[in-house]
Amino acid sequence: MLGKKLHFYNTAHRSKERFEPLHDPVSLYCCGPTVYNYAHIGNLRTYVFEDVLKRTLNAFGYNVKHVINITDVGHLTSDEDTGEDKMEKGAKREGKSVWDIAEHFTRTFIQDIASLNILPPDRWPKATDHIPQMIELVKKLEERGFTYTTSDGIYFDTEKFPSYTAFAGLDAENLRAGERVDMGEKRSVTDFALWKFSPGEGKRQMEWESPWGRGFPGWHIECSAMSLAYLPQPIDIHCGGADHIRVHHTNEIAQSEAATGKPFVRYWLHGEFLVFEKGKMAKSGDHFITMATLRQKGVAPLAYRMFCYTAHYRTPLSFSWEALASSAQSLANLRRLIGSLPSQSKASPPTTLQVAGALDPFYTALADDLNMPRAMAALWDIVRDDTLDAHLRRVCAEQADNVLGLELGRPPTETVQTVVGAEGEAMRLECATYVPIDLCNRLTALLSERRRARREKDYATADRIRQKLGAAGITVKDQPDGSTTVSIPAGVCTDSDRETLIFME
RNA sequence: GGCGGCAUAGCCAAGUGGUAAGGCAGAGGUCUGCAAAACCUUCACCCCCAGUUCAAAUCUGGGUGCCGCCUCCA
Repeated sequence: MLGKKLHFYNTAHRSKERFEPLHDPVSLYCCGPTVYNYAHIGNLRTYVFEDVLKRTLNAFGYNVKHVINITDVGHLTSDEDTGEDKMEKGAKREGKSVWDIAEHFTRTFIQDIASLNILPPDRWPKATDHIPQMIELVKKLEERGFTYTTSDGIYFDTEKFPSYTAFAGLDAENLRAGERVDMGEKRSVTDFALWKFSPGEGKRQMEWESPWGRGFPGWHIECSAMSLAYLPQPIDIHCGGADHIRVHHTNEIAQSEAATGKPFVRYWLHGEFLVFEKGKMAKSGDHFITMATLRQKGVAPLAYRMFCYTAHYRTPLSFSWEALASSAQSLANLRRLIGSLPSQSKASPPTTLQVAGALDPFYTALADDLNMPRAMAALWDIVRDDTLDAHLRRVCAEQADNVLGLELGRPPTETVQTVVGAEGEAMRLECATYVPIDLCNRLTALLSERRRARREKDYATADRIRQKLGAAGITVKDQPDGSTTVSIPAGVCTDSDRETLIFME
């Protein structure tokens, strides 16, 4: 793949472009979460896309310096002083301080990311640790004449930045015509706050001193300050959700370029939404699906990652439990298939050239703006291509997994426990969760009985036992080699009522 | 109101001018005591209408439906 060139769709130019970074390592900035609530799986889709991007860059020989910010500063929900911001609101809801809220949701976010095999960034800068940098940036903008002051804050004057509308293809006139935003004292609808003055004593838990008095930063400024603090400008790649194009990224560009006089970012990549029948999943809505929801339903995190690969990142992906289940099945099938290929070579191990050759369609799909549906199709083709050496196919799958992050070398289910049957015959227990030892023993006893029944050709008894287990979600499969595999889905073993049900003989 | 996107088999979807990838589910078969797995085979003319073209899911125009952004939401 080293000879191949990457192409990405650049939102800035609305076209696919050949990727030629300016820096080594490639600078990659991804807009992170505002930590006032759990991330839902729609949010997480974007981080999966960004992880694939980073892994692809690595696979194509690039070093990457990756930054994801944590926005732990609240911003007003409205431009009026009456509005509560999301952080403060979350704090009130949980009966904790805003700092506790930020801490808690930052930690769970990082755990969620890790469960999806998303590689951690090189830096996780927090907005609250960079207030001085933000103040510096605002000061610079003030010196250069891009700001004005109102009774509630310092604003960026978009009239002074002529190319403001270029990025999102805005029509300033019509924006004005469709006015819905409360202008307050803003001179133009597109103007935005850089620094907000404190609404008054005791109103907010997060406030800082500044040259303009006590207050807190505007929303967009933290991304500019932190990206400029850790990455050389112009930044090679800046990512985020599609919803950020219009306001957040447009404003980031304006304030960053106005302050430095240099281009801010070269390639802008945006991930589309995960959608539901009723539209997108919103954090502010009262029902949303999180990684915890998935775990409760017995869906492995990587099954969700697999599901993300069914659609291109720039296409909205329709969520349904049925579709997610099909991806979980697909992942198990793929792992089983790969597991059946020899991990050792009979003759000489495949050369890197052979592997690269076989994986060519896979990398071609990646190079074409991260076309994961096509990349997955290519992988299935490779793994099932019996004109290729079996071991080579396995090596290809393992190498592809460096980008996919699906742990394709693992057994189809989560963990494997081996128990020894009553007559000393080995039985494999494939479990999605930990199985208590007494349950193990009872299962073993039951399975041994079934073995005996089968041996004595008492199939009625054997089938009855299997049906009984099957009714509780436990599947019993006789393998060609004579062993028996038992699959226990997550949740089953922890449900004591079910246990009774299963083992009531 | 402005801007943008989408509509492909039961489900998730790729494909943007040459006659429809892949996955899941389904059907038939081989195998199996049965079941599972595995393997083989099979399963769409692409929302509607009108155009352009030798040729369109793919381009143009119109229609219908759905969605997103413009509201600190990835």
